[in-house]
Amino acid sequence: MSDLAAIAVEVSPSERFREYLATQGKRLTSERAIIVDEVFASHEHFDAEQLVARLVQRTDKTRVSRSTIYRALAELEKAGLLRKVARTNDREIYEHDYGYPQHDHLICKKCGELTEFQNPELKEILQGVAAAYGFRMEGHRLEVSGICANCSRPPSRGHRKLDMI
Amino acid sequence: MSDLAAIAVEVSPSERFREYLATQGKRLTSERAIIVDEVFASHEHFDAEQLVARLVQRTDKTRVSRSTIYRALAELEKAGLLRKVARTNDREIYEHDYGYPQHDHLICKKCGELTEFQNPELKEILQGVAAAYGFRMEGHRLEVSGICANCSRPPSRGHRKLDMI
DNA sequence: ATGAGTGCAAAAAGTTTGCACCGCT
DNA sequence: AGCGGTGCAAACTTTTTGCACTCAT
Repeated sequence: MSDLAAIAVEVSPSERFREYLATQGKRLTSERAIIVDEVFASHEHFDAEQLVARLVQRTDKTRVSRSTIYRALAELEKAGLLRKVARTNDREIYEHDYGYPQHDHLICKKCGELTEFQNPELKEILQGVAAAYGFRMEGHRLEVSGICANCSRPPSRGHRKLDMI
Repeated sequence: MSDLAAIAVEVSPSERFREYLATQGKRLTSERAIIVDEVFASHEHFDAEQLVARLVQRTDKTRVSRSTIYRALAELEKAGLLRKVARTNDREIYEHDYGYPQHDHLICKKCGELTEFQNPELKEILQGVAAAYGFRMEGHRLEVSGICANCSRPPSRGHRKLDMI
């Protein structure tokens, strides 16, 4: 958290995106602007389908097609603004990768909730491992699966529903 | 490799599978037997497509359909004999989860190679994290992405086998 | 004008499922 | 007989792509 100051002076996601696109000879169109805006409107994890849903709610003059959304997500990923964190129900889950510290996730097998956590030792260990294999580490994806506190709580006889075959 | 002795005394994968199936009121059919056999014939990572390919090579009297293979993979996973380790080229990658120690992977972005590694500290850290969140950890999936030693070497002659694992 | 960008519909690709038939138990 | 199991083909899901048109520079 000590580098929040540095983060604070970063440019806005859409500005950052515009810069990236420029390096690729591309432009920040109104469709793309709407998408970045919506994507960074909340810090929640999301998948393409949810983003589509959020976008149709909007009352912008421009409506964006599904194709454009997928294409934009790919660009945002290349631009380093988004990253895929997991895959749930056959859908790729995205999260902001701009202005936020690196972290990993606890994924509840029951309710599907994603909880972020940070652990600096982790990165060190991975760097050590990578070095040992002459591997140039660029990133990682760690999902710890299990049952979240909420879901494992009340096993108080009879309240547990053991459905889900 | 140091605990091969311990592994040796465990029952065979197919026996283990039979036991699991029994608890589900199901049977180890000849098709399933062939599949488990082939799956455990080598310790390499594989995806459904590759397994199908290996199975058509076999000269068994029985031929198994793709559907049955997919259904068997799902059962093997539930039985705890297999687990999904990653997803490459839109395909789910499986590996043995029976008789082998827990480990994680380095995944090369260029050639797709999966390298296994083991690090005991990792589990400790994760247990600590989980405990802090009241999360009941059951497992984890860690993929370290980057460029493998082979691919980062000179451009002389890089790896090129995106389709094989 | 020129090339990037978009929407639409169709295509892909991997995996799942409905269904009729088969074969244990 | 009663079910679980299988093969086949059709269905599905998410994501990608071909194409013709539009638009900013």
